[in-house]
Amino acid sequence: MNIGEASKASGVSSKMIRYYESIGLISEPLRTESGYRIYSDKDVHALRFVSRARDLGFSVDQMGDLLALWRDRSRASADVKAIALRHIEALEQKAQALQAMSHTLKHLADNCSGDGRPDCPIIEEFAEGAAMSQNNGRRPRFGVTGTDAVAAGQA
Amino acid sequence: MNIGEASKASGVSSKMIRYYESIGLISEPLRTESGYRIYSDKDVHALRFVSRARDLGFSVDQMGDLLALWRDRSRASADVKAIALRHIEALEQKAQALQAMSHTLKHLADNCSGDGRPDCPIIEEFAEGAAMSQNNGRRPRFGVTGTDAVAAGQA
DNA sequence: GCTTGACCTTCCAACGATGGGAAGGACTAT
DNA sequence: ATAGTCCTTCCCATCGTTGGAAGGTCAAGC
Repeated sequence: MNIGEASKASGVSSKMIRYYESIGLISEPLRTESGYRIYSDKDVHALRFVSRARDLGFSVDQMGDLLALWRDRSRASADVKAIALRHIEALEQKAQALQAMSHTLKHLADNCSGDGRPDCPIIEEFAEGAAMSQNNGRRPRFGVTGTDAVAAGQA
Repeated sequence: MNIGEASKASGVSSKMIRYYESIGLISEPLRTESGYRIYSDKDVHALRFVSRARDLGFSVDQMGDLLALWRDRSRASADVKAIALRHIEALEQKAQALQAMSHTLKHLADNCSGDGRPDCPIIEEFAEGAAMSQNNGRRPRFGVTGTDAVAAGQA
């Protein structure tokens, strides 16, 4: 199976397969004499594993850990569960942060007439506002890293 | 006021102030003879505006639009509201995507004994699982872009 | 005046995950 | 043989942000 077929079979783009290989997440496959990568069913299985973990928002690092546990037949399920629970925690935290923003903004929007007049509590809040609700003063300085598997759609 | 003072007064790091200037989000400030940037209270006001919009997850592009509306004293509040509503929509969508992942994972984790035995539905789902709940088949291929103002904490 | 330290300047690189594209070789079907 | 589709490697862009290097400037203390 060449990379294109493996891609279709796994749902991971050829680009990403090469990338995952380059960073050592997956092992280097065999090659034909002319240099084409050849994938076994086993390889595709691993790729599907990665694909599904990715869809649940796991980072490449976490996927590495999960793959190692997958291959370790003497693993303790507690180790897998620990990774999952930590990730759930992070997901919830991010979701809550997003919703806190959404709610703050919704309150402002609710008080905005949304007509032709210039007066707008949204703009006013940005211009004069005190600290934004959440996070009581400590400026969060965000920047989603790692589990950024969101924004479905026109990616 | 030099950039360090403006940074403290606005909550935007010096690095980001220079960056926002470089991409044209904020205007170039005056300079001392030796080249130091000097900021007026007005400039700091704009920086604070940016800071607060950023905390609500607006992208740089959106902030540009908001700044333009802010400066436009004949703006229609409807225009501001429209940006806000679109953003609320996006925030909600992302939050829901994160929570869908969280829930899926939680179900799996709930069925994982989390002890010393290797059997683990989480790993099994990744290895054999069918399509992941959400998004009925269409693989989302995530990657938060734009409104990535999440992941509070150790940034 | 001179040194020290804290600031400022510009430029370049990195992160994470992904896509785009160029230049060139390999394969397949007609 | 030739066209078309695939593969290869390489570099670049994204988005927002931080880090660092190399060098200039300023204010305070001696």
